[in-house]
Amino acid sequence: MTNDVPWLNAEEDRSWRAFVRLHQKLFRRLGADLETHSGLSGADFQILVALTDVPEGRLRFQDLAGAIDWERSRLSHQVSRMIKRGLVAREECAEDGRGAFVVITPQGREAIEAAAPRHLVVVRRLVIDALDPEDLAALGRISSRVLERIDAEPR
Amino acid sequence: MTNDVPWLNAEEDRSWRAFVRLHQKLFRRLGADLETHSGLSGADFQILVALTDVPEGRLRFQDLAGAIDWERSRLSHQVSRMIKRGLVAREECAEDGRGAFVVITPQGREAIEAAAPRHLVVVRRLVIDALDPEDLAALGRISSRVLERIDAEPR
DNA sequence: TAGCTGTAGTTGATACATCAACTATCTATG
DNA sequence: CATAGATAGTTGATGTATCAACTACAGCTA
Repeated sequence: MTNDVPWLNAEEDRSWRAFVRLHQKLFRRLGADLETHSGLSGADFQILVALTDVPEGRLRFQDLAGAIDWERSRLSHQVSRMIKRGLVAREECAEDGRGAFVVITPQGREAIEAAAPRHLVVVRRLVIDALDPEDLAALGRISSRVLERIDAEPR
Repeated sequence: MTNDVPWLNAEEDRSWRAFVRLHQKLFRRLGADLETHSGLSGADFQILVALTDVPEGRLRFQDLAGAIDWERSRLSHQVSRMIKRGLVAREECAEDGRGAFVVITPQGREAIEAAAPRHLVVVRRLVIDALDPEDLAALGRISSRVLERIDAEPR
């Protein structure tokens, strides 16, 4: 190993700090807006989107977890809270006695359908329309590249 | 469903989803790595960095909150936890009886000095060195532009 | 100087994230 | 078929984030 501490140079540091700050503020804002106007948290929203993405509105815990890249425990806790509020329901799994399905309820559908349009308006206003198409494409490319690196490291 | 909902087109959607995923995975990973190798959370790290950024290692709550863009309440809770672990201390403020300072302790300095180099290695490996300089610059530019939009909206 | 208004920071409640330990069921292998 | 090991999901503990309500002090104005 080298003795060098790999400090960032001025330009790298500027970019990195701006990005960190963006990370913090943007998703805080999006979550707060969602909560305020639709009573859904960012977590609720993610789950409901994943469920409406499949025809039945119904996924095994493991598949749902895979779709949104969450830990099992996190999903289990979150789903419990959402069941209490009637947004989703739990269904036993006939083929595998250990397994279970999460199903979106009519009330959950209503909630996501009410929340999504406004959420998209905000995403557009703050991000999509703030960037010219090349920058948006660059953001996608950059994100994918970093994600590859992350996934390449076992952890 | 109305037609005037501003859905994202395929390309926008790809970019946006990649970015959201990056947001979730990158900072989860950075936080976990920090926690594992230095016993500091991302929150601890941010506070300690802000404190070492000033000569005295000492800031009023309000200035610290401003520097890292946190709510007062969040900072208050976080500092309480850090005091318990000896990373920072609270000092009364002579000029303003309502105010207080947060000061980094020798133990806090030790912790941040131990944590920072490794943290930077990971940031470099996952992000800085994963991107060519133009993309990194683009990321900084993009971040700043979106941040401007966020700050322009009162909330 | 009494009272009003604003500011600094705290506190308690609730939701969320993460970890480790746990239960129940499945599957493979003898 | 017995059982060991793997897999699906749950649970409790702890730390973190956010909101609203609160205390205490500051500074202004009458």
